[in-house]
Amino acid sequence: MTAPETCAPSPDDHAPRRRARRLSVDDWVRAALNLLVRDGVAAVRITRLCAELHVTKGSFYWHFADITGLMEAVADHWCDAQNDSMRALVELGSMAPRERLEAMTASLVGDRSWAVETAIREWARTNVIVADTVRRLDRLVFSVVQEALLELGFEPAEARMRAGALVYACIGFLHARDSLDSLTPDEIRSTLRVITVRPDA
Amino acid sequence: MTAPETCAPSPDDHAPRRRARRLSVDDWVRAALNLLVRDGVAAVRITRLCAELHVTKGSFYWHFADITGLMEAVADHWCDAQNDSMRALVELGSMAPRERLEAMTASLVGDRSWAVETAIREWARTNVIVADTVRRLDRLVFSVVQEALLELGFEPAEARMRAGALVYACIGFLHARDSLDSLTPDEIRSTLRVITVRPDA
DNA sequence: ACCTGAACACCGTTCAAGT
DNA sequence: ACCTGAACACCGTTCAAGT
Repeated sequence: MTAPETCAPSPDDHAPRRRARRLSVDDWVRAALNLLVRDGVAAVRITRLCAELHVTKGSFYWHFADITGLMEAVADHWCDAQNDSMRALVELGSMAPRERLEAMTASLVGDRSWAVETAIREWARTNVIVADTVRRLDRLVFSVVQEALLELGFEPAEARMRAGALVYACIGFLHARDSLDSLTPDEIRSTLRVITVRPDA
Repeated sequence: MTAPETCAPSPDDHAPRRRARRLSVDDWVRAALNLLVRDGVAAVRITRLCAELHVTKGSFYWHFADITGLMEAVADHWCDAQNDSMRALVELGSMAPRERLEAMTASLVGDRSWAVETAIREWARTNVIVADTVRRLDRLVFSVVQEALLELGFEPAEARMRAGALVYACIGFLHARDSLDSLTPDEIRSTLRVITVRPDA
């Protein structure tokens, strides 16, 4: 799915300046992801991509069968990245449970990749393949959180429920991040405390 | 923005059967909202709307200047409905705080209108007017929840933070509702308990 | 007042021809 | 191997003409 870089290390790496001819599949995927994040699913159109990459539409159709082909490549690209970060999640197992949870929420709250996340989740609403990957990711995160809460001493039922609360809160934070901009990072961390501290401890 | 019903009370109210000629603005808005919910923002196209309503495209352009005009009407329609439910929210003030919170989350979890909610929030990502209304709604819900938590005896800072957690969790639940389908309505209610019960009470 | 039908510009798609 | 350029079908938009 990913084409090898045939040319010498390009001097204009991700600058949108005058292209050095010959595009790779990855160039198209990157450009599409940019449009997706900036202006939503509806905005990633062939004409616009060609304008940004300074090529004619025939070029597009040499790399992809149609617009669905591009979108699949974008989905695959994101899935790969997602698999990587999921593997990283699982390997968090060595940390103490509370630190593990803190690391997870911190990476979510502080990450600059939240824009990609929300764009992808928007896309997932109308693309089953993407929806499936998002679902797998959400479930993995859920089970990792649940495991941590179990280690913290919560009853199974209680751990399940609190894990749900935490994961939902994080997803909600992703989507409504600028609706409730009144909340500070400190307050976000306090939220983690409320959900993960045993009332009887 | 809304046209008066000129014809006699239509016998085929919302059935997609053979149309009884003459459409109102509301008919177009309803059809657009249907498409929006079913297949996302990208799917509400003039050609498709005309096919569903059994008219030619010229008919569309008699009612609206362009596709943006339709979308504005849809946004207005949704805002009106939203204002109504916000007024209802504020009038919840007479209930005891805990019952108030329970009523709010119940209406969110049980409501069949979650499909509309998520579609609108997807749309909000690329439409500033819609985004603004969603933001106002979120903030109102936040302040109502915060007020309830204050009445329950939480410190102001604590109430702010817990209100944020609850609102985020609800929004997250809206978006990821079928990712984590493992959670039962009962478990959702338990979540409310975790966030709204004072540890020292 | 509300709609049809034909016209045109624009975007997705194809493909023969170029380097 | 990767791209151009012209062709065509389809969708958004306009408008004169119909009821």
